[in-house]
Amino acid sequence: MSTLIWNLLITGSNELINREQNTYHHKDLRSALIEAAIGLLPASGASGLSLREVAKAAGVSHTAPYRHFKDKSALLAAIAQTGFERLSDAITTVVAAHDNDPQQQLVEAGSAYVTLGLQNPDMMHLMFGGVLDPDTLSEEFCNTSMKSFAGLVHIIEAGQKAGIFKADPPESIAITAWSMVHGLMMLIAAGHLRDMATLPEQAEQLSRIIGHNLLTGILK
Amino acid sequence: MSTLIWNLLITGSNELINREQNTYHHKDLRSALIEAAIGLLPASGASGLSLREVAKAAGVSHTAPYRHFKDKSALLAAIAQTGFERLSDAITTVVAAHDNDPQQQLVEAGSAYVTLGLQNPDMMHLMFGGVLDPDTLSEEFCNTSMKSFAGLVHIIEAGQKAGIFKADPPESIAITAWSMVHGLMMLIAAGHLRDMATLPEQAEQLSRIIGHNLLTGILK
DNA sequence: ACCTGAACACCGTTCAAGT
DNA sequence: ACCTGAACACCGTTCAAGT
Repeated sequence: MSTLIWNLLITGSNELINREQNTYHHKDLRSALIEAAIGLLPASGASGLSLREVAKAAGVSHTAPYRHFKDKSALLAAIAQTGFERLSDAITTVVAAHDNDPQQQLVEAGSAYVTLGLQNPDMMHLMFGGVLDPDTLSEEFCNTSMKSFAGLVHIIEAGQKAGIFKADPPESIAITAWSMVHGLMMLIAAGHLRDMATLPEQAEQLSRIIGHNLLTGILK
Repeated sequence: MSTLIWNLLITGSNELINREQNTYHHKDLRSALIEAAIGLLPASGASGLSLREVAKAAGVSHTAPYRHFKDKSALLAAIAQTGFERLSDAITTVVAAHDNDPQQQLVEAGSAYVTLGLQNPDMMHLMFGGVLDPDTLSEEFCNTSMKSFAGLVHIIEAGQKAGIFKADPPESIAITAWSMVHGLMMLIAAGHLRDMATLPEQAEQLSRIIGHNLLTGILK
């Protein structure tokens, strides 16, 4: 049968085909692949994921992913994008829970950043570990990233208006805060602080300590 | 010829063989492989390095590396080890250049950490990006890492004795400082701050800003 | 302590052809 | 919008055998 007629046929009655024969597994294979990949991440690692493995986990042939992603790195980018959105959402929730208290917002958001990151270290390595080519990062990806950063800057500005934070450029302060929690999270995730932070509680404790140091400085 | 006799022969007159026939390329293939790998790092990326590629660049067969490394990840670990030593050495030099001034030592060491890291972002991703299994990290590796951290703690303690830094546990302060510079470096290396830090001078500038914020805090 | 060469299972990617 | 199946070049790893 010609491809054209076939396409008309299946796009017209997707559900029917899904019920009658077991050929088309997913309404949204794209999401299913991303989900399967996230499930495989802990076992394979960010740099050990294989397209064929992901396809098999999603129950499709190893060529099927190419219908939704240009190549493997496009799939990886989509996974990282999902991770970034989840991180962003979680922090937004935490921030909303401490309304009108910029100082607490900052500390709690930082703590959430570290805690959530350490729940998915492989996701963090995918998002921040240089697996993805910075030049190839999708526009969507950058938007999510910039939106998160803008939220952080907004907290700083609110704190400055309330007379809590000093009057330096808010972007500078935001980068300082982000660098700190990001560095702590990455160091623990990569196993470089195993002596002092193996358990989640220890990581949480450390994130509060560095949060305090950020606020008050380390000078006497 | 039997392997035993052959081994006796070549171990007894390595240089002769090297001159007479072009078969044994390296006195120290292990180092040559690491060096070749470091050279390939910028082109291949931390997770794109292939053993065969490295062997070819070193001018040996693709099975030769197995004489010196158990497997690919052992080679990667050795590369990371080299990177860690270089980073450690560079910081030791900077610290030595500002003797008896713990505050400046801290700021300059941080700046050097960021600057040097950004000169080899792929090396940083290999060292800190989760490419290596934390459990597999060699003892040597951990020793270098711990030695560096001990040096940082020592600076903090000196500053506390001099009455410059506050009297918190020096390990807490050390982790705070390390997290900050590490986070900044990793964020820039992964391309997440391209708006504010593409040039090395901007990175250097940022590292000084966060250093200042670390010292004085962000509260008013 | 290296070499060649073959072999194995796996990988990303690209086809042609089918439903 | 999926499928199978074959193909390609590449990969990590393991051999056997040679120098």
